[in-house]
Amino acid sequence: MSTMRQVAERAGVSAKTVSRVMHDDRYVSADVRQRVERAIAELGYVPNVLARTFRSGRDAVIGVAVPSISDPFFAALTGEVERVARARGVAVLVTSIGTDPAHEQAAVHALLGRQVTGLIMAPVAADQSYLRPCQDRTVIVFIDRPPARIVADSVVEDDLGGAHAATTHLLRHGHRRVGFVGDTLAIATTARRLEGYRAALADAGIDPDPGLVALTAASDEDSAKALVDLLSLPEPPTALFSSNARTSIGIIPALQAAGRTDVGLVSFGDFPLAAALQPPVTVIDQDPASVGRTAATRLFERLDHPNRRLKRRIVLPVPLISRGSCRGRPGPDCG
Amino acid sequence: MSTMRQVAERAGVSAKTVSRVMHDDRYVSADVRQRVERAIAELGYVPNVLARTFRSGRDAVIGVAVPSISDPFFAALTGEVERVARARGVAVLVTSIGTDPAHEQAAVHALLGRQVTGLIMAPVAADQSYLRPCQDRTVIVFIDRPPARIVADSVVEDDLGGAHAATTHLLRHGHRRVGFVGDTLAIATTARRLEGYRAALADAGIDPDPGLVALTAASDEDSAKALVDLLSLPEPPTALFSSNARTSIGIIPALQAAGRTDVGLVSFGDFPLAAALQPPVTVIDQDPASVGRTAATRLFERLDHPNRRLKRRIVLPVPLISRGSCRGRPGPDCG
DNA sequence: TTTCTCTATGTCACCGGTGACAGACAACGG
DNA sequence: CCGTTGTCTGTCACCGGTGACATAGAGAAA
Repeated sequence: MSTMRQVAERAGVSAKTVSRVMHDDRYVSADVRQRVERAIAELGYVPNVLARTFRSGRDAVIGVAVPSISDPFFAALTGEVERVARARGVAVLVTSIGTDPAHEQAAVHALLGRQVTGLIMAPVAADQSYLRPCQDRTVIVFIDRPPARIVADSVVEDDLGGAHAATTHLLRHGHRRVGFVGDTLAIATTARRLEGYRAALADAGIDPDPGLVALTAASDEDSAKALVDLLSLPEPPTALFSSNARTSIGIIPALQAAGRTDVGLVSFGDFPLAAALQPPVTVIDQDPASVGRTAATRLFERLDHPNRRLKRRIVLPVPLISRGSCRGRPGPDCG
Repeated sequence: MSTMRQVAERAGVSAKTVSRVMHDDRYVSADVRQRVERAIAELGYVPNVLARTFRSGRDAVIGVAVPSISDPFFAALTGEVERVARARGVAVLVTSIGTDPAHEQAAVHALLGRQVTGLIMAPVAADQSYLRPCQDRTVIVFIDRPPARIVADSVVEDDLGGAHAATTHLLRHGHRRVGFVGDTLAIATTARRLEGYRAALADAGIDPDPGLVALTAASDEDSAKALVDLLSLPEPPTALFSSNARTSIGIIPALQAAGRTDVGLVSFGDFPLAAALQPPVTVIDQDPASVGRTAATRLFERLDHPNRRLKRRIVLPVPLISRGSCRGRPGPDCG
C-alpha cells in the first residue's frame, strides 16, 4: 500500500498538494491535479483513514455493542444502524457482548479505545456508570434496555404496555389461566414484560399463579422443556405469553409435538413465518429496524447539535398483530 | 479522554514508562508501577488504539463485508467470525455491500482504508481483480461465493451438490415436474444451484421445462407472486426447489394461502421453525456459523503462517435434512 | 509603479503511542 | 577498584495525513 508522499513524489509535488487533490481543494491547477490523479491511479493509492482521523483525534466510526449479532433481532437492528451510518460515510464497528454482565465493560472499552464518535449499545450489566467519563467525547445511545446509574439517551420498546396488551388480549379471548414464558429476570426487558403481564392480570381481577411463570427458557431446548413442564401441571395454562421471539421459536415446535395447538399464544416479538404457522401466531410487533433507525438518527442528531435539548427517553410503541393463535379451542373470533 | 503523557505527568514519570506499565514490562519498579496504575485509574485512561496501531501500520481489526447484515444467514456468519476474532482480541468492522455490484468496491475500500489486517467478504460483483494490489498486506478470504479474476482463499458451500441432492430427493419421491424458485442469476450461488438442479433432472432423464424456472423471487412479495404464477400454469409443478431460505420464507405463506401444502418442497438453507410447519420443511442444511468459523480460522491461519501452503478453496458439505415436505400428496415415506 | 488580492504550492509541526537507543545506577566477580 | 551484567528510566524519532502558516507569481486596483 502506498502513502501520500509516494504519490507526491511520483507526481512531482508535495504531499500537501496530493491531500488537496484528494479533498477537491479549489486551489489546484488542472495540470497538477491531472498528474496527481494519474499517480494515484497508477499506485492504487488508498488514503490511510487511521492517519487522518488520528490527527483529528476522532474517527468517523460508531460502535455497536449488542448481546449477540447472530440474534435476528439485533442483526436487523445493527443492519439498520449501518444503513444510516453508511449514508453519512461513517463506519460501524460491531461487538457482541454476550450475556455475561462481567464482559460488558471490556467489550465496550474495546470500542472506546478505537476513538469511536458514538456508541449504540444494549446494556447487559446492572450498572453503566463506568461510561460517565467518556460521555464528554462520545455520544452514547442505549437500545432495547434502559441504562442504569448514568444519564444518556435510550430507545426502548414499550415492554410494559406491550406485555399488558398481549396478556389482556388473551384474557379477552376467554383465557383465565395464562402462563408466562421468559428467559431470565436478569434481562431488564424480560423483567418489565413480566411486570406488564402481572399488571394485566391484576387489572382483570385475576389472582396470579406463580406456578404459571417459567423463567428458564434461555435456549430452544430449555424453552421446550419449560413448556412441557407447564402443560403437565395439575391445572395447566390454557394460554401462554412468550416474552420474546426466541422463546416463541423454542416453544412452538414443542407445542406442535405435544399436539397442543389449542393453547393460546401471543409472542412478544414478530418472527418470520409467524403468519404461516397453524394457527398463525399473534404477536407484539417489536420492530428492530425502527429501533436501529431511531437510535442511529438520535446519535447523529446529538453529534450534529451537541447543545440541542432533547427528551432522553424514546419509547417506541409495539402494536399487537392479531393472527389467530390467541383464541382457545372453542374460542370466539379475534378482533 | 486523557492521553498517556497526561498519565505520565500525574505519576511523575515519562510517557514511555506508562507504556511499559501498560505492557507489563519486566523492568518497572514496584513503586513506579503503583504510581502509574493509580494515575491510570484516577484519569480513567483508555489507551488510544488508533495511535498504537497507526504506528505499527496495521490495526488489529478485520473487516467483514456481506450483502446485508440483516440477512439471518450473514448475521449468523458474522456473529461466528466475531466470536473467533474476539477470542484473539481482534475487532471486527462490518459493512453491508448491498446487492448493487457497483457499490462493492467502495464498500471494500472503506474497510481497506482502515488498514484492516484481514478481510472476509461475500463478493457481489463479477470481478475482484481490483483487490490484487492489497493482497500483499491484507489477507482476503471470500465466503459464500468464489471470487473472480483473483487468486484468494474461499469458503463456499457445495451449491452444485446440494441442489443436485435436493432435486434428486424430490424426484425419488415420485415428482416429475419440479420447479425452481430463485432470486437472480446475478448471484453466483443461485446460478450454481440452478446448475445443480438441471444436472439432477438430466441425470434422471427428465426434459427440463424452462417454464418451471422462476428467477424473480427477490423479495417476499415477489416470491409469493412467482409461486402463484407457477401454480397457475397449465401444467403446474408438483414440487419446488427453493434456492435459498429467503425465497422459502417468501413462498411458504403463499403455498399455505393457496391451500397447496401438498406441493413438494425442499429449501436450500435451513430456517427457524422449518420443522414446526405443516408439513415440516425438508432442507439442505447450509450452516452459516460453520462458514464463518472456517473463514475466520483460515484468515488467522494465513496471518500467523504467511508461507504455509494451503488449498485455496474450501467447500463445505451441505447435508440434506429430510422432514416431510418432500413427498407429494399420496407419496411414499421419506428416506 | 506600488500595493493589494487571489491563486497555487510548499513547509512544518503535530496527533499519541512505541521502537531503538542511551544513560544511570546497583550488584557482583575477579 | 575496575569491568561487566542486569535493572530501571528517559529521549527522540517516527508512523501518514492535515491544519496553520508562509511564499511566490499573476493580475487588478490605486
